[in-house]
Amino acid sequence: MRTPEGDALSDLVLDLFRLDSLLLTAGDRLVAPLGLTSARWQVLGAIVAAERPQPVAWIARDLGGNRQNVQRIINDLHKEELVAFEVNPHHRRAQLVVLTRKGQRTFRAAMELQAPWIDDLSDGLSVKDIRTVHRVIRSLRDKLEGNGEVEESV
Amino acid sequence: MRTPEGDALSDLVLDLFRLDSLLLTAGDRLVAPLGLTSARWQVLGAIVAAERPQPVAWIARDLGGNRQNVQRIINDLHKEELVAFEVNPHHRRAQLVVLTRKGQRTFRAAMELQAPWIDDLSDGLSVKDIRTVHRVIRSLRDKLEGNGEVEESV
DNA sequence: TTATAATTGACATTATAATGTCAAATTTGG
DNA sequence: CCAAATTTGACATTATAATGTCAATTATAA
Repeated sequence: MRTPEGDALSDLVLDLFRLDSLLLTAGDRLVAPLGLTSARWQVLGAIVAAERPQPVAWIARDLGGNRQNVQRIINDLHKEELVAFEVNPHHRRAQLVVLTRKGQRTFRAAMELQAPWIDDLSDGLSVKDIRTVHRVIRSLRDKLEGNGEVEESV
Repeated sequence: MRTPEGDALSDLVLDLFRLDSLLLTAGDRLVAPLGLTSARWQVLGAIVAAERPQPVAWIARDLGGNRQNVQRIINDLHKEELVAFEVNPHHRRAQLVVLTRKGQRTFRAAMELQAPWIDDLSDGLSVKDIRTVHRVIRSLRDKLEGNGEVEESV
C-alpha cells in the first residue's frame, strides 16, 4: 500500500507532533520567569536573526506564521517595551521592529537559560545523528514549502 | 557556551517547529474533503490504535493533549456521527468511545489519501535515515516526558 | 464500611491562532 | 505619469486550545 519509506515516515509523524508540543511546553516553562512564551521568544529570535530591522509582515514571513498573529505578538512585546518601532524610510506605515535594551537583555537571558537545558536534552545523542535529523527535517520542510508550484516555463 | 550536541540540537529546533506547522497544514488540506482536520484525524487514529474502547480522558492521555480539548473534538465527531458512545461497565459517566461505520469509512478514506501523499513526501529519503530521525525524536520525547521525576525510593 | 483522594465529563472563561476585509501606501508595468 | 496589482497594518470575527472549577463517580486506604 505504501513504500517502505512512506511507512517509516508515517510512523515518525505522530511522534514528531508530540515532540513539538513537548518542546513548546518546555520552552514556555523555561522562559516564563522572563515574561516570555515560546511564541514570543521565537519572534524575538527572528528579529535578532534578521540582518536589518524589518516590518512586521516580513518577520511573519520569515517565521512562516500568519501575519496577523505575529502582529498581535509584536504589539504585546511593544506594550512590554521589549521591542520598539522605528520609522521606515521606505514605507510610511510599515514601521521597522527593533529590540529595545530591555528586549536585548531579555533575549540574552532566555538564551542563557536555554544553553544548559538544551545541553542536557542533547546529552547521549551524537552530533552526527542530530545532523542527520536536521538534514531530513530540512528536506521535508523544503518539499512541503514548494507548494506544488508547477512553474510554467514562459 | 553550549556543547556541540546542544548547538546542533538548537539549530534543529526551529526547523522542527516549522515542519510541524507545515505538516499540520498539509494534513488539514489533505483530509478537508472528508470533513476532517489534522486534529480530528489524530483523534480518530488514537481511537483506532487503542486495543479496546476507552473513555475520553484516556484517549486524551494517549494523545498527550489536554482533556477538555479532546472532549470537544470528540463531541464534534459525535455530532457528525463519526464516533458513538458505549456504556462503560466500569464507570457510569465515562462512556467508551467507538467508531461508527461512518467513522471507520472516513478514517479508512483518510489513510487512503495519506498513502500516496506520504510516499511522495518520503521520496528521496532512505529508510535508514528516517529510522535514525525516529530514534532521535523518540529519545527527545522520552526525555521530555520523564518530567524530572526524581522517584523517591521507598 | 467509611472517609479520603483521584478520575471524569460538563461548563465557563480566557488565551491564542486563523481567516477575511478594508484603507493607506507602495510597487510594478505600461 | 498613470492605472492596476501588491503589500501592509488595523480591525473584526470565528475557530481552536488552554486553564480552572464543579459535581458525580470511582478507586484507595484505613
